[in-house]
Amino acid sequence: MAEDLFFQKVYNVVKQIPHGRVTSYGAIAEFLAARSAARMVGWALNASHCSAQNIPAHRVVNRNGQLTGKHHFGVTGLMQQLLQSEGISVENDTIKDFHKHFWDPNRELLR
DNA sequence: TTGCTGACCGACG
DNA sequence: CCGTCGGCCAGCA
Repeated sequence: MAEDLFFQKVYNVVKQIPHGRVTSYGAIAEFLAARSAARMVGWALNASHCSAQNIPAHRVVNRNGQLTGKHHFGVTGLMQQLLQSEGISVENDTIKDFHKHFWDPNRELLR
């Protein structure tokens, strides 16, 4: 364990996201006992991009289900493409039935 | 060392 | 309804 680093915790949660499932920055932040720390979650994912680990950051979106971080994937449309590849309907950079694909770490991982 | 910014969220006016 | 602000932590100039 020893997740002294904030991003290490984020990676741990994001990597546990099931296939075809999505979550929000706030949910992860809340899982880290810091609801308002959602900003750092996105920032941690940004670092994950540089990390050698496979972080499915495309499964992480904002509360609105919008692919706010799609621009950070390097290629426009890649994030949407990946989500659709997992069976998630995405349109206009927004996930359809977001709550239906929503995966809450606090509810699935039990704190 | 200080200060700003950041893939957000919720509250306030 | 929409614009603005505060908050959390860590990296960078």
